Amino acid sequence: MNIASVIVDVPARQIDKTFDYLIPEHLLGVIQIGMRVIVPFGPRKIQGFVTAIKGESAFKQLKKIIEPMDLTPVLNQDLLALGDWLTETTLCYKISAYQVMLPAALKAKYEKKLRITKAANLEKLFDDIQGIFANRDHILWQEAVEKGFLSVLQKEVTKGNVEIIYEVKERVKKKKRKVVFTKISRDELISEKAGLTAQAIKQQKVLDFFIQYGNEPIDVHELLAKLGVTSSVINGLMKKGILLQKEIEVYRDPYEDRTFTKSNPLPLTADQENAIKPILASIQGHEHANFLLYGVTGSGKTEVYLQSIQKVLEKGREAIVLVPEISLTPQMVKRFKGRFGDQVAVLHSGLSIGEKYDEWRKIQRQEVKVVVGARSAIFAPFQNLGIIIIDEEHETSYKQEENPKYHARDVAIQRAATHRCPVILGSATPALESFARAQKGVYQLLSMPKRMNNQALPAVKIIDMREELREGNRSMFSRMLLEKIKDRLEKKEQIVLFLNKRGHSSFVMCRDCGYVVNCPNCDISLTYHRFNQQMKCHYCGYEAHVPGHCPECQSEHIRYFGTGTQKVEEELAKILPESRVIRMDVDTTSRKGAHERLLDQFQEGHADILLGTQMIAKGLDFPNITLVGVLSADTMLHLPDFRSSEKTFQLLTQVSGRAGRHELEGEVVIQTYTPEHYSVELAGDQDYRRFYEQEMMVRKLHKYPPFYFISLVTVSHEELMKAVSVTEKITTYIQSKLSREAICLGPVASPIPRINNRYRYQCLIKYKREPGLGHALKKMLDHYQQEMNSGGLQISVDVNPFILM
DNA sequence: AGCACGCCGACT
DNA sequence: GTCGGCGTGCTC
Repeated sequence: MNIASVIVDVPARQIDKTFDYLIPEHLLGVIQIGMRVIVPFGPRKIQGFVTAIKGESAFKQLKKIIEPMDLTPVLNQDLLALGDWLTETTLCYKISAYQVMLPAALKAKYEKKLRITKAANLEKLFDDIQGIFANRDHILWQEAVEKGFLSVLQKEVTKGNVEIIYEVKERVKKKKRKVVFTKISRDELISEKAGLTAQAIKQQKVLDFFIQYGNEPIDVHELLAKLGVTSSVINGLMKKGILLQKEIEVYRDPYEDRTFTKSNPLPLTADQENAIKPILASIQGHEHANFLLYGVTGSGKTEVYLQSIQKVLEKGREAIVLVPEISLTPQMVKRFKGRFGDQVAVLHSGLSIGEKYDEWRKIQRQEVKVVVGARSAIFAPFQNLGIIIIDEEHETSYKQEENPKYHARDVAIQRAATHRCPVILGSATPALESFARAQKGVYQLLSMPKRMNNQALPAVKIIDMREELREGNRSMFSRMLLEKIKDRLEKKEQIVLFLNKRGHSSFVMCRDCGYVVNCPNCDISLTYHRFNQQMKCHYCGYEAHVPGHCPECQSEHIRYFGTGTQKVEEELAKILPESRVIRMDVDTTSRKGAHERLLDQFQEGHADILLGTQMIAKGLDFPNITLVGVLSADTMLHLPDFRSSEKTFQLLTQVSGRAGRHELEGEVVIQTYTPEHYSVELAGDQDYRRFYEQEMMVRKLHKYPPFYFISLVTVSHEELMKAVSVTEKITTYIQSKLSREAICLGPVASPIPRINNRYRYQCLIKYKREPGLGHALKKMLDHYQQEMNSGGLQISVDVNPFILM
């Protein structure tokens, strides 16, 4: 058993298999399955994951593992198996699957260096070569490239005077803290003190401290500050062997300076009681079950989560709670930390790589029992999972758009099945797929149709903005909305204004000829950013100044379309100068902690109006909000996506739920240009069931999920014809491998037909049951492997895509 | 991916 | 004759 199978850190089709390495004698028993190791690969050194340990290999000349990178495995058996499953279901590389399950800090960094060899004869080595190194031990390869030394140095490499060194480095260091302590007992310390000379006042002071304090290690800096002594005093005592110093590892705690008030379980409403019963039964019975917790906004889903977790902890097991990134607010964290204290780890994108790593290690060392986090927290390395909760399960952010293109909901169900524990999918507006599964009995439906305290759902008014325009109101506020805003300002109640910027955000257009400024590299309009007067492409990063006149017709009437939050803010200042507005969008919340600060200000009543985009649609729960205004309900209704109606409905319902959550009654005004569309109309009625039925008919008619599964193959190439012809071949091939029931639509241009000067074509596969599809797709990728390596061809496969772009 | 090897045209 | 362009094939 001295051979390790290793998956190496090279994301390529040919390398997507295990490579065998000898475990050197001194590492026998040290190297374990699931550890990261450094291995030689061709001429370089790279990182790899040990997936098996065995006695023999089909290969003769095996190289040796250089060294392990971990003391204990970073992937347990459960996660390794999950990695295999991810590879199978999303068609990604094994290495990508493993890396996505681990914090970014564990991904290797590579350094390539040049160094003068020991064998080199310095006398004969030319001055210019030695000059390049300038007495340094090594220089970075990158430096040699930039300064043009490469060809000279490479000659020396062949002569053996200079060598190339490959290094594998860790991305972050563990945070360390210096502490001092003593092993000497109290009585001995007293006698040591008596032995000190009379001048050693400071040393006596330190000993006095330890006589009181005992043998616990204490932070050096803390001690110095406390006693007003310098480190030389400590050093003196260390020389005498009285004090000892060591470094201990500490976690970076992003919530260090905050206290969370302890909360206790609240009494449950009848709805909550009914919902939690089957969940508790499943926890008790150690059984896998999938629950869809369908509860209207304000029905108290979180309390159901909290009490379910309570039960799980009592059973000595662990809990994962997934929350969409944008609602992973301090408010949310507070609820979990308040109930479970420091048993909770939090993982979200606002943390630094090091902070994420530390939170992850707390989980791995079983120091916490609950993790609250965004999508990737689904891979938390727990050993004894007792429940997985996905809040707002319909959110699109649960689907990762890069490889591996996984959906956290699928991973959750897979993990829960192996751990025999329940999954709770919670939402006020479940994804159509989820609700359909609940209808079919695949998920168990738990309904909470009433708000806590039986508050009425807010009254919703839908305003036809075409009508407003017809009657001469060209402002972005309808008369009714404006009136209601004024009314709330008078009553000192708070208002939330929601702007759905997705869809067409502010683009630049000529008013005379209709010319829209597009990206030169991509077939998409440039987005206007006011803060630097620039237009930017969101796909390739291209930036340009706003032209002074139209490049087509030379007209100077070039202006910005689409309403940005800044523009709304300006208009508010104009018509309601007395109102105090807080604006929340990517610009005002990009700085760390800004999000929280703005919300706190609003909560404390420092503003009347909270104006924002997507990020204010969720989780806000302030008692004084009595009016919610949606400025433009239908901006994303016209996107080329079969889910656009569903997204519109979900968003509108979600936003409406922000109003009147407490004693004061709430009102919602939705402004739209398509009031007759069922997603707007039914969001107004807050009628999920009817929306579900309506939308299901549409999906059935057009053969979309949940009636059909879909997979999307996107092909891109610099040459249009190449992209088309490859897509055509793929479409024909895949179709030939499927049953007659399956439909392959292609080649068609992608919704964004060109990105970064690459043409994009796609093939959409709709199917009900095609066990052969995965194999066919893999074979197709294998077939094009060479062309993808060298020919500049890119093929991406997304099984169950969320957006068809 | 990233590297070596090898074959071909362009230059001191 | 040598340098450097990139196409091809391999990595336990």
